[in-house]
Order: sequence, then C-alpha cells, then structure tokens
Amino acid sequence: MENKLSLYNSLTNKKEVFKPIEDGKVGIYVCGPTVYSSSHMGHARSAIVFDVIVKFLRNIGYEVTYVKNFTDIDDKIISKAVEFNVDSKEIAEKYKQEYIKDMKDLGCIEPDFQPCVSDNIDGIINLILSIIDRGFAYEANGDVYFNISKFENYGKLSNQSIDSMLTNHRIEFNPNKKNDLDFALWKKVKDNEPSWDSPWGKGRPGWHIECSVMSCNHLGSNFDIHGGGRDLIFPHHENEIAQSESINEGNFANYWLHNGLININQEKMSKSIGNIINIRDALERWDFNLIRIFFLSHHYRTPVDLSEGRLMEIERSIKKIIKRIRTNSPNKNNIKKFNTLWKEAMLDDFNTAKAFGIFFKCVNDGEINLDNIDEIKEFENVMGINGWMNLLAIKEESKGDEIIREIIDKRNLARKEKNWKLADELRDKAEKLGFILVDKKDSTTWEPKDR
RNA sequence: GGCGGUGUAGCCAAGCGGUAAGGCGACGGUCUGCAAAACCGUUAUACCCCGGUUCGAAUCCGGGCACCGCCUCCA
Repeated sequence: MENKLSLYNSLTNKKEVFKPIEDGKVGIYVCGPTVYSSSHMGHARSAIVFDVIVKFLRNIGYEVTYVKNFTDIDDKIISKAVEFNVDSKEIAEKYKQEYIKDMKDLGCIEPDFQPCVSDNIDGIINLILSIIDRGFAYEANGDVYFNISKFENYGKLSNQSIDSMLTNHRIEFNPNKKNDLDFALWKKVKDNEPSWDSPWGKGRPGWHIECSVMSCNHLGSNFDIHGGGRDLIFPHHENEIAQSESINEGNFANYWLHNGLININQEKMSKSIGNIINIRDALERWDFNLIRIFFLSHHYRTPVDLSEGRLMEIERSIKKIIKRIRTNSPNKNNIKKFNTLWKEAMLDDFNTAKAFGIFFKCVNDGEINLDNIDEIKEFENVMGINGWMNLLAIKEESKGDEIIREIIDKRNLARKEKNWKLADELRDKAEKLGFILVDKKDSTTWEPKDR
C-alpha cells in the first residue's frame, strides 16, 4: 500500500503507522448498541466516525471486513421486557430494527456482518469452556467468572494496575468471586429471565464475552482494528482483551480506536440528566448531511458539545458554501489540489476536521465550482454526504407562494411611490410570516427565514 | 485516590519542532430608499501559568493551575 496511514492507538497511547495483518486487507470490529431503547446522538457519532473510517480505508484501496454487533441479551433489555410485560426478544428486535433504520437515514453503510448475541450462544459456551480449560475462569454456583489475577496483562488497555483497581473499585461484594474485579462470563438464570442450557446449568452470557466471540468469528483471533466509544475502554474492552488473549497467542486486536463522547450544552448526555437526544428526533429537525458534517468537523477523539446553536452554525456555513460553489467561476479549477490535500488529512489519523477545513478553503479560493463539482465525489462518498448541494433549493420552493407574491407586489408599488414606511412595514410583515425578501436589480425574490 | 483527556481569537476548531488552517460571529467597504442577501476586506506578535531543552516550541521535558471523562450500566 502506497498511502501511509497513521492512526492513534489507544493501546499504546501513540500515533502509529498502520500495518495490516494481511497486506491490502483490514478487519475491523466496532461495538454496536445494546438494543433496549431508541438510539441517541452518541450512537450516531460513533456510527458516523467508523462509517467514515471504513469508507476511507476502502477509498485508499483496502479490502475491508466491517463487523458491528448487536447486544440483544442484557439486564436492561430484560428489565424493560418485565416493565412492559413482553418477551425480551420483542424489545430487542424492535430497537434493533429502529437502529438499522436510523443508521440508514444517517447515511451509514451497513456493516458486512451484524451478529447478535442470541445467535452465538454455542460459540460463547465454547469460548467459556476454553477459558476455564486454560485455568483463567472458574465456575461458582452456576455462574462463571474470569479470574483476573491469572491474566498478567489485565489493565493494559486502560493503563491500570490490578492493585490500584482493587483499591479503587466500586463493585458490590459478591461471595462467589475470588477477586472483587473478576467479571461474569456466564450468569446463572434468575426467575423469568431468558436462559440457555449450558454445562453450568441454565443461564445466559455475561456482558463482554459476546464481543470476543463475534469478533473472532468473523475476523479471526487476531485482527486489525477494534473500535468503540471512549467509555467502553474500561471495563468492556479491557475484559474483551482478557478473555480473548487468555486463550490465544498474541494480540486480540492490533489497533484500538475510541471516539470521544458527546455533551449537550456543556453537560454530559445521560439518562439521569434527561438530556438524551435521539437520532430520530434529530433527523426530524436537521438534514442528515448537517449532522454528519457537524460531527466530522471535529476530530473523532475529542469530546463534542452538541447544541442547537452549533448545528445552526453548520447550517449557515453549508448554505454559504453551496451558494459559493454555484457562483464560483469555472475558470479556476484546482480540484487536483483539493483531492490531494483532503486525503492527506485523512491519512493522518482520519482528520476529518482538517479535511473539511481544506474543503472550505478550496471553495472560498474559487477552486471548486459547478463545473468540477463531480470531481469531489470521492470526498463526498467518504464523508457520506450526498444531496447536500440541493439543501437550499428544496427549501426555497417550499410554500406560501401566493401570499408572499401579493406582499411583494404591494411593496414594490409602495417603493415606486417612495412610500418607504409602508414598504418597510410590508417587509416586516413578510418576515413575520417567515419570509425574507431579497431585492435584486429589477425584481424581488424571497427566501425562507432561518430557523 | 488511580488512569486518561482537554486548555489555541468573542464562540467553535485544526495544528503534534520551522514561525498560527477553517467555520460562526463582529467590524469596515461595495450594493440598497433603508435593509437583508451576496461579494471584497479586517479580525491571535500569539497558543492556561512557571521553568527547561533547542538555532528555533502552541508543539518536546519538568512543575503547577483549571475543566472534563472513566474507575458502576453506557457510544
């Protein structure tokens, strides 16, 4: 591969040159949602970030296998099922379908594989058996726990020593565990819970084990990239590493990529604060292109503050850029430069923010116009934006033609008579109705007022 | 307490050793009856503070300060 891609590896906390295990191919696993409620903007950011990463890897010639799971067995799903008195499968299926639709509406490609925990119980049981066999896990009263004291690299991703974790944790005491930090691979069934037969009796998988199984299923026991939100580093990803590496030689995943989280108006987005924004609601209000560009104009690792004002800023800037492209003279064409520069930015740890900066600059320098707009297709495809050039047109033709026409005619008459007071009043009236009047040389047109 | 992150103009945001991208806003100008829009121009001798390394530091090192996240379920 000619292109030298470097990326920030959370495992080493350093930027590294990317070397795939198999030349020209990349296996990437991204932690998907636990399907117990509608997906929110945090899911959206993670999805968009990795969507762009996969698209870019393909753009520079890699053959990518992209896997993203659904966690469809989980405490929260079960309690929701109890609450609504339905089968937990129903809950999981409902939100899984919602998620699939949300992703599509956000312009994200479908992963090559989207496995569910419930389809992988046999594999999970087999993996647990191997871990027990190797002496890294033990059964206790129908539960199975991973024994972290046996795994010497425990803490290597989150950079913590077992000692410090032991003194700092907030885990409830559990008499079945040998160490407080041991985590469940298999949980003994409690009443009314979905359960499967296993060598340890009826039960269900713990959280973490599913990802070890499903990633290795599709990508092998050693693969290139594992991604997910920052908040998953500990304990989820740490535990995945422990499970997987206890029975296999070498690294589980070579590169760990973690996207930053979202704040809403400077506050952490959380259920308890009640400021969760669902993807569906956001899409009702904002074009998906704007949502993508908003996220992509930040580097994927930094936290992002999401607010109405920020989205409006993006909307304004996109409107300007569209007008600019439309009015730029076709004489100046420097699309090659643009296509070189944005790719360079992306090769450096997927710097989408820089790539968009370059885009704005090239447009404002007059180098991109209606004549060569087709040649930025590659950029659009990688960023997953499309149809955004028509963002304005659709709105301009929206509604209310007749009323506004009437106001314009009256006002133009008033202007002819130099009745400025009446003319201004009519303009204000139009604005109150949601229209901005635009006087041109010898005609007046209108645009919808900004939100 | 441990681990990690962040601190760059009014706001947002790149930059990762070679002399501060980009966006929003603001201001000035052109246009206009006046506006709006559009266009042109201006907008950080300077990157939280203090030391150090270097010919050279926003960038590296040491020490502070502030904010945030994780350490319990979370994208």
